[in-house]
Amino acid sequence: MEGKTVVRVDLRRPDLRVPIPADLATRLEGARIVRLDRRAKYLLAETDRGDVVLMHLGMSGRFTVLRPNGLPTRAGRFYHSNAAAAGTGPHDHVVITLQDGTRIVYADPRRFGLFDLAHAEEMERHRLLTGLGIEPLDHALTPEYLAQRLKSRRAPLKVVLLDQRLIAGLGNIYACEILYRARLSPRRAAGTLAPSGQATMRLGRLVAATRAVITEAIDAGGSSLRDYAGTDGELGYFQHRFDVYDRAGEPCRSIGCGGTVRRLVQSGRSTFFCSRCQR
DNA sequence: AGCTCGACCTGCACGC
DNA sequence: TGCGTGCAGGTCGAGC
Repeated sequence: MEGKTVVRVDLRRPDLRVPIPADLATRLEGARIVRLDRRAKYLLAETDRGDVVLMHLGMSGRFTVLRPNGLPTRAGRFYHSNAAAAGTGPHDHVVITLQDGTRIVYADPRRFGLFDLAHAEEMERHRLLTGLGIEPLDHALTPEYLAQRLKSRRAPLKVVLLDQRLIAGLGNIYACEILYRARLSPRRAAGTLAPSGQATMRLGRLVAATRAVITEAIDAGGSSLRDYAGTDGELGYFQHRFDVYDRAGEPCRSIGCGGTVRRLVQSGRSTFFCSRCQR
């Protein structure tokens, strides 16, 4: 999309959980996309008019790039039907057409996704963006940063990892995988990781595990459970490498552990972990 | 301020 | 086949 001009925006179904702004189409049509960016789980597209489009995939949202022939670059299993391939499936809510005939289709069965639009200066102060924590791969993510931010928290570590004000961008899958990798119990009170000898080591493991899991997941093309695919229609592969997520009742993969992965519910979300390996 | 819960919406897997 | 239940990658606002 970068450097290309939008010729048309179809809002087929603007009633997402948060309605798509009615002027999205008129403000985008004729504009050139000068920059694509990401902050936490939000996608940002800046135009040569100084507008920024804010987008979020929610739980089930996906973007697919359709070439002028109507097909994604790699037609995956989700594109067997003609309707979907044409970008006119029942869940294809937004279709953005570029000058070269490329179409970008936003599909989202659950409609938890989000579009918003604001001038660049305004977007910097957008309520959804202010207060976000640091990125998982930012070098500012250090044991010291976590110690500082965790010390006032009594909630379970897993729940706090999902708090976007601390580390911005971790979701339920990767929070589980990171805690397994760091050998930390999801039930441990987050504040008990504040500094003091052992805690510093644990925080070091947490930082290392966060970088490792996120890096490996990106390299594997993400995790495809139901809806997720890349913009080319290709599915991710990281789901084959899960150590704990969605593996309740299956054996722990740690050599010599012999334990079983368990599932529990924390703040309404499933947590998967090994109670032998994670303390 | 921090915590937990319910709400938002649709589809799917499961058991009966 | 059909129906009810529970669960799903996220986030926000209410109420404690």
